[in-house]
Amino acid sequence: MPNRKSLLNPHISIDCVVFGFDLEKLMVLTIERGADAEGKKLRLALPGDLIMDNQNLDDNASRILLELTGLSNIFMEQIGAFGDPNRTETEGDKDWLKYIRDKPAARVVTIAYYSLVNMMNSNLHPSSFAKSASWLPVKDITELAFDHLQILQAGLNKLKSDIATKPIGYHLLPEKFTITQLNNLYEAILDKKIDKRNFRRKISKLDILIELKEKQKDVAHKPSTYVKFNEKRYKKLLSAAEENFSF
Amino acid sequence: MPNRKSLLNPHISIDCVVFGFDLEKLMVLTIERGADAEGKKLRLALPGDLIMDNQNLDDNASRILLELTGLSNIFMEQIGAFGDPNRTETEGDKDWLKYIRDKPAARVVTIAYYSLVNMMNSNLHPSSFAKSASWLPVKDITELAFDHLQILQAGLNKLKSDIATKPIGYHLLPEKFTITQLNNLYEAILDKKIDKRNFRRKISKLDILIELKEKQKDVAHKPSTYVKFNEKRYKKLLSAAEENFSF
DNA sequence: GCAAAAGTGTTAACTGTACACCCATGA
DNA sequence: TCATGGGTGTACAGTTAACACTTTTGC
Repeated sequence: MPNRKSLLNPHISIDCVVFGFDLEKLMVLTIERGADAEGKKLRLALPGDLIMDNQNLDDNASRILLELTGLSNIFMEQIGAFGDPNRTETEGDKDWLKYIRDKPAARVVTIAYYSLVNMMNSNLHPSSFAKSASWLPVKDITELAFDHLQILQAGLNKLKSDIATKPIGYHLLPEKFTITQLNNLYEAILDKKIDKRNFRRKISKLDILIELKEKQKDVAHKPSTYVKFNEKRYKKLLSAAEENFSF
Repeated sequence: MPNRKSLLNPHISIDCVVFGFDLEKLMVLTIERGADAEGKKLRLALPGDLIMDNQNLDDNASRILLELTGLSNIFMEQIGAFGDPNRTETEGDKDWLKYIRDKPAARVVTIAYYSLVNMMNSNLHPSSFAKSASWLPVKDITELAFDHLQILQAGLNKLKSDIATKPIGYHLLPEKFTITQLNNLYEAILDKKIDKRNFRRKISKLDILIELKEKQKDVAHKPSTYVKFNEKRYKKLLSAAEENFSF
């Protein structure tokens, strides 16, 4: 793929912490090395790629996510830049870079993003930079290539504080969902129990959920009412909050 | 300065939003162009420079601040990365880049930091990248080179949300100060009036200020008691808050 | 004695949190 | 009829927000 390589800026990359939710646990999208010397233990990494010089940073991140998940219009927030000179110094990591990059020894600063996707809609396909991609529970991840574990932690922290102030969680859910599922999502992200009565009160005061006629079927308990997200109302709330911000 | 130039990575820069406080207004450090074609209006910019490949990002930012202000151990937080491909496309901006950079046409992604300094201690001296440096009231700034106005705004927003949760304001004040001055600082940053009784109560409950024996002199009103910041207590508070964060 | 900022308490509204029981369904 | 999760209200504690007068100093 020398042709592809030459379009890329060898000094700046994007890495993405892609969060998903299986209605129970918070998941993150990982890739396996696109190539690996025989016998070496495969090591997981976050999806990422060098940037293209004709796109801005956000568009580069969108491009990478589209390649990997088939999804566009994904919710994304920048986490920040990571650029320790020795972030790519582990032996196995260097071997991999030699394979996938034009200038494997160049110092690379990476811009990290986190994004929220509906796992059900995503259709993973390995891409130019990934041999295989898979969803793993965030809690099970103890090791990643380069400084990706640090980036994952930073993304998780930012998600925690973002979700406390903006109801962005719906990006992780299917179009129709139950309030209990939303509650579970908050518990998974904040990593603590949330009282369901208090949660319902809080959410319903925001007035951003629309009750559907439909109820759960084939469940061995009182079926829950499905709701969907009221995007217009949410956007109004957000812009009102921003206006208040400075005054 | 070709020698200096060659040590720098021409693709990645750091820009710094350096905040100060003159006990009344929030100020920001700006530089004038190091060179300017005759007759052209001078344009202000944020201090910044290309990175050196042997330093990590934080150390690069510290280096730039030390050169400019003579201060080390400055409080700093990363704002994020800014990298529109056309961020350096304004005509005057391009001329300037030709003068100060080795590869003026290269795409540069910049990592922005904000920092808080005690204006009284800082001793500005123009440096390799700045013809002159000066403090300006944040509110008076309506135009800056490149995308620096956007970066300033982002830095201000981050400062606003940081100071609401962490009492970092003391970095902007002299060693001894009055509670009214601290109140004024919060008003300047948050850009709104704060009730002094409520403010005093809140601050004193944190128990991070130590009352000094000394009082104001030569003021035509009841003299205020000076206080200083209790750093140990503050650090204890912070680490306790972080432990609570995930559980 | 007057102008100017320091310093000090109380009350009402709101927000967060803890807690337990009945309901609808499938098996 | 039992197991399972759905759905609901109340009371207390803590926090925020509004508000006015006396004190100390220089002039």
